[in-house]
Order: sequence, then C-alpha cells, then structure tokens
Amino acid sequence: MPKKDNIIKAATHLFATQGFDGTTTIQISKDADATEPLIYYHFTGKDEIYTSILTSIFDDYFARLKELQGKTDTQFKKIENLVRLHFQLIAKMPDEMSLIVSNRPAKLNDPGNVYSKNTQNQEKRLKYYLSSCLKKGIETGEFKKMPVKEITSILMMMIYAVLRQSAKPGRKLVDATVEFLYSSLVVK
Amino acid sequence: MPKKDNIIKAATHLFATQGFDGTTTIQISKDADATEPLIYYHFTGKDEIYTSILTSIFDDYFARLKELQGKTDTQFKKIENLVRLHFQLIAKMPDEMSLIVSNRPAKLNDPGNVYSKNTQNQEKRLKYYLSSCLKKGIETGEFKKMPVKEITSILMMMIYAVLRQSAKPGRKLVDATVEFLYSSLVVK
Amino acid sequence: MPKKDNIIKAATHLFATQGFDGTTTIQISKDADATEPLIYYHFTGKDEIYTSILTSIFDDYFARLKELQGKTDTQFKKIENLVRLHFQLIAKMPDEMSLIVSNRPAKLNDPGNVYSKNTQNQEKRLKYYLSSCLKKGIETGEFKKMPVKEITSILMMMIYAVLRQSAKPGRKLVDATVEFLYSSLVVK
Amino acid sequence: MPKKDNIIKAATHLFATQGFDGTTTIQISKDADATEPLIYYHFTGKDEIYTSILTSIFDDYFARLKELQGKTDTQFKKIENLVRLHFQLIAKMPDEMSLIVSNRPAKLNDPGNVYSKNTQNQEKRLKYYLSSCLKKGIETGEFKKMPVKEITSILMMMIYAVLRQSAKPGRKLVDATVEFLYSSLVVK
DNA sequence: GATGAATGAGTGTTCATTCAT
DNA sequence: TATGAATGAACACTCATTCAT
Repeated sequence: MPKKDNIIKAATHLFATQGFDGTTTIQISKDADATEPLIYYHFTGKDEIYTSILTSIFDDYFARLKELQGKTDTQFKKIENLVRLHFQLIAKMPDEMSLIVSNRPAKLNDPGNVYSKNTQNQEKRLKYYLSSCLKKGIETGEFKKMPVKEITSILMMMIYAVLRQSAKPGRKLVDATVEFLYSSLVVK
Repeated sequence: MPKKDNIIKAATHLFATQGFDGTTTIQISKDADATEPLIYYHFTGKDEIYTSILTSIFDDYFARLKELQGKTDTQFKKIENLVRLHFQLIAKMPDEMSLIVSNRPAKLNDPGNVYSKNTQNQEKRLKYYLSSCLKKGIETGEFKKMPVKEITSILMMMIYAVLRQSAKPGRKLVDATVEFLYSSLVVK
Repeated sequence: MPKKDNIIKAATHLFATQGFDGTTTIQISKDADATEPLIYYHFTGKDEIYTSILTSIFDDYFARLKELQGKTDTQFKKIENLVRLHFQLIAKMPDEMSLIVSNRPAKLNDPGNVYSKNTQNQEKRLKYYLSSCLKKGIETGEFKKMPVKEITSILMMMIYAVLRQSAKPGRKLVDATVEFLYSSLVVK
Repeated sequence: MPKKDNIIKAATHLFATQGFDGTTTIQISKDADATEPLIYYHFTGKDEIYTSILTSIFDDYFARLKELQGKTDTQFKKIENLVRLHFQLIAKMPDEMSLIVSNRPAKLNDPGNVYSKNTQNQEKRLKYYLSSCLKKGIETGEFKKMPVKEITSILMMMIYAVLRQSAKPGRKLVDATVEFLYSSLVVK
C-alpha cells in the first residue's frame, strides 16, 4: 500500500480520537510507518492533511446524500432513509463521521474556509432535505400539523447526535429510533 | 475580582471554544489580565486548571439533576423538566455545558480520571432518571408500550444534542421539542 | 528557635547535598518551616545566604587553624594535629566542611569574591602551616630530606581528601593515616 | 566534525566547570555551535546528555584500569602504575575526570542509576586492586606490616585527591608522590 | 519517493524576587 | 516579623517545518 494512504489513514484516526491540536506530525508519521519529511512530500503541511481529509469525507458524504434525494418514496420513508444512512455511516466509518461533527481546529476556524463552507453546506442540505419532506408530508396529510422550522431543527439535532455516537448502534436502537420518529410525525 | 476567578473564567471560555490542546497558557493569562506565573501560583499546571474547572461544573450540574429528582410529577412532566433544564443550561452557561460534552484532552483521557468518572456518572444518572420515568409511565399506562432501553438511549442522545447546540435556543424550539416528545411517548 | 537560624540550617544542608544551583529558595523556605518572603527579609537574596553561610564557616575554620598554630610541639605532632583536626571537623560538621571544599556556584565564581578570597586564604594558610613545619623539621633532622613544595602539595591533597570523605571516619582510619604520614616523613 | 560530537564536548566541559544544574541547554547549544532543538534530536534531554557522557567516561576509565591489572610487576610498581595513571588522566582529560569525581546532580542521585552503579563499581575495583596489592606485598615481605583496610582507604583518598586536582600536575609532583608512597609502604 | 540532520518559533513551567499588607 | 499574591526572566523541551542528499 502506498505510504500516502497510510498517512491519510493514520491522520484520520488520530485527528478523530485526539483532535487536530492534540495530534503531532511525528505521531502521524510513526503510525503511518513513514518519516516526517515524507508527510511534507505528499502534503504542504499538517493543515493540508486535515483539509484534504475533510474535503474527501465531505465529498463522499454529499454524494450519499444526493443518492437519497433521487429516490421517490413516502415522505416518512425519505426521512427514515436519512436516519438509517447516518446510523450506517458511523457504523462503517466512525473516524470519518467523528471528524465531520467535531469542532474545527481553532487556527483554521475562520469562515470562508473549506470545511467551514462544507459544514454550512451540510447543514443547508440536511435542512433542505428535511424541511422539504416535512412540508410535503404535512400538505399531503401524511404528517401531523407541526412547525416545520422547529421540527427540522429537532431532526437535525438527532442526526448529529447519531453521528456523535461512539459505540456502534445495534439494530434494535436503529429500529426504535425510526419507530420513535414515526409516532411523532405521522398521522395515525 | 480576584484574579484566580479571572483565570478560571478565561480558561473556561478558551477551553470551550478552542479545546484544551488549542489553548495556550499565555492566552489564558492574557485574557485573564494576569501573568503566566500567576496561573502556576493558583494551579499546579494547565491540566489542573482543566480538571478543577470540569469538576466544579460537574458538581453544579449534578446538584441541579438532584433537585429535579426530588419533585413529584407525572412521568412525562419529569422528562419535560429534564429537557427544559438542559435547554436552560446551555442558554445560561454555554461554555460550561460545551465543556461537559466536548471530547477530553488526549493526554488526560485514561479511564479512572476525574472527568472520566464524572462523565460516566452523568451518563448513569441520566440513564437511571430516564429509564425510571419510562418504566413507571408504561406501568401506569401514561406512556405507550415501548422498549425502555432503546428509548432511553434516544432520549439521552437528544439531551446531549441539546447541550451541543451552539446558538441559544428560542422558546419556540424548546416548546416544539417538548411537544415532539409528547407525541412519541404519551398515550392519547 | 528564631526562624533565621532555621533558614541558615536548612540552606547549609541543601547547599551541601544538592549544590547551590540545585537548591531552590522554596526548598529552603519549606525545610526551614518559613515562607519565601521571609528569606528576603533576613537576606538580600539567595546569593547572600550562601555568602553569609560560607563566610561564617570560614571564620570558624580559620579560628581553629589559628589555635593550632599557637601550640608548640614537634613538627610532626603539629602536622598530626592538623590532620586530626580535619578528621574531627568532618565528623562534627559534615555539611559545613562539604561546603568548604565543594565547587563554587558558576555565577559567583569570579575572583575577588568573598569565598574566592577565603578559599585562596585557606590554601595559603594551610600551605604556610605545612611548609613551615616541613622546613623546620628537615632543618632539625626530625624529617627526612624531601622537596618541600611537592610534599606540601601532597599533604594538602590529603587534607582536602579527608574533608571530602562522606562517611564518618573511624578511629582506626585516623590513626592509620597518622601512622602512614609518620613513615613517610619522619627519620627513624 | 558532526555536531553531535560538538554537543558532547561542550556539555562535558560545561558540566565539569559549572555543574549539571549550573549548565543550561542554551549554553551547551551555543558552545557547540548548534541550536537547542538539535540537542533534543540527538538526546532525549539534558539528563541523557549527562548520563551518556558519564557512561562513556566510565567505560573508558574502566578499560584503562583493566589494562593495568593485566601487567605483572612488583606490588609497589602496580600501585605506582595506578597513581601515575590517574595523574596522566587528569592531565589528558581534566573535564572527564572532574566529572567522574564531582557530585551527582540532585535529581538524578537515587541509587540504582547508571552513574551510581558506575561510581560504586569504580570504588570496588580500586579497592580490590589496592587491597590485593597490599595483601600480596605484605605476605611476600615487600611491604611493611599494616592494616590493609585502612591503608586501602588512605590510598583511595589520595587517588581521588589526584583526580580533583585542577591544575596540571608537574612531573616533580608526580615523582614526589610516588616517592612519598614508597617510604610509607615499602620495607627498606 | 524517502530520509537523517537541522531549525525558528513557541509551550508549559520554574526561578528568584518583590509588593502590599 | 511574617505572608498571600504577583511578576520578569529564564529554562527545558516540543512543534511544524525545511534542507541536503
């Protein structure tokens, strides 16, 4: 395996578990079975490792969101799909998802940055996806009447909460969550 | 105001916004209008500032949880109280609450530590509080039949999600959240 | 006991065992059951503690040397007296003697300093005492013919070696040393 | 010359003249024409510079002692060799020898340490070498009757005194010392 | 691609010392 | 005498980064 991949893997894990500031370039190089200068051959610096990792995570994440949007379904099914997707994501790639929801490094946290933009983008997309579903569902009578803006916020909070889960969620928890949402949203 | 309090305040804010590793002792001293050595007069080191801050936050937090447990109410009202408390807490002391739910510094993260214990303690108390309410509510017919363990997890996820909220939540969001839970839990 | 004496005692012991640079003012104050500022009430600084301690040790030491010089005896007995005196001194006040022969702190080691002068003074006095004895002894036939300058150096080396002894010397060692010198110096 | 050697040389000299605690890493780096971090590239810290220097000095020193033990000679000649060796050593490498006999830094002075062990080793070897010579010499009638243990101590004191000599000893002093020992030990 | 050696800028921490009381 | 609070200057050490090969 090319060492560049080693570096990315090691850095991803370290950033996820120790944070950006808590991770040193020596640690990365050691965990990647490489030397420090090699890092600087492949990346311009520690910042760029972080940036490039986050960018590719977001790209992947956005692609999966897009897939969901293409499907036609009942509005609740669409929301269910979104929730299940996030449960799957933390099960499959916990480091990556942990990075997506963790705080940005202080020094890189000015707005206008790639991850800042991506984070806002993520929020916008989720908000759009959820509020669209809710609005349509309410219109068609599938959902109860409810304040769309607030319920969107609540659902987003839950999505983020799912991503912050450290232990792998069991199937029972996933199903219970879906059921829970069903009782809150859907007209019986 | 005694400078020790300045230091605590400054450190709390910096740790909350930049993380432990992203915060330097110089920054703390400057923000506290003090010199660096003074930090070391009042604390044994950066670690202890963090530890002592977290300990006192947890103490305060646990005291508030205890208060709630004393009250007699319907089971849903008890859960509502818990949720509203957390909304109030992030509104009143966002830095402190942010610290409670943020990742522990890598170097201090071995189990057996004060915050490790406190964090586990917090989880245990919330779990106990919530599952007690749920069980009783189901028994008395106040709540629908539901898997207690999973619903407890979901509610805890929501509590944590509330604490991670960065913007002050509006009254409408709080009420909507309570309403949302009501529809999921309570028999109509 | 007045705390000033405590400070002196503690400082003497610490300087002797850890050196000047290896001893901190907090250590001194703690061992003396005093606070740091009190040190600065009694002394102008760490340097002066050292200086004053060394000065008083040297004063005491020189007084004892002077006593010896007053006595009339055979030349060997005078040398024997000198050797025995030094054995007694390290037995009685090891910290003080250790300080006399230990290296001076780097920062205070310019010539012209009190201890520099005292150290040179000590050397001069010992040299004078010993070479006088040797010369007279050779003249009177009590001692063998020998190069006075070199034997003086050797005897001084031995005196200093005695002072550097860390363990308390037994009576047998003292007597053996005297006997040893006797065979080297005295005509049989 | 590789800079690591520079560092070792500079540190050896500074430790010998100013002591461990009186020497700063900046001083070492400046004297070695290097930067401070380079010290930490080659050594794990100030402690290890000291440790590694002392270890290699002791290794060299023990090797020379071993050489002496191989030679066959009269017992006095063997003792003479030992004394002359030490005179040569301080002439050739005064810093190194000064370090061997100087006090260990307070913080590294617990028993079980490398230098602690080496120092004890040195003492044991010298004691063994000298007392062997003395015993044999007394048995064969080469030496006068004398208490072996005490005379060994005295000779060791002299050896250490030689090593503590700061000025280069002249040939006359060396010869006088040998002569001095001869009169004390050997039967005429 | 890959590395051993090297560095400027900073980090947490300690030191001797002072101030106000 | 005595001290709690405070500080300027320095210290050991680390960090991200670069250079020469």
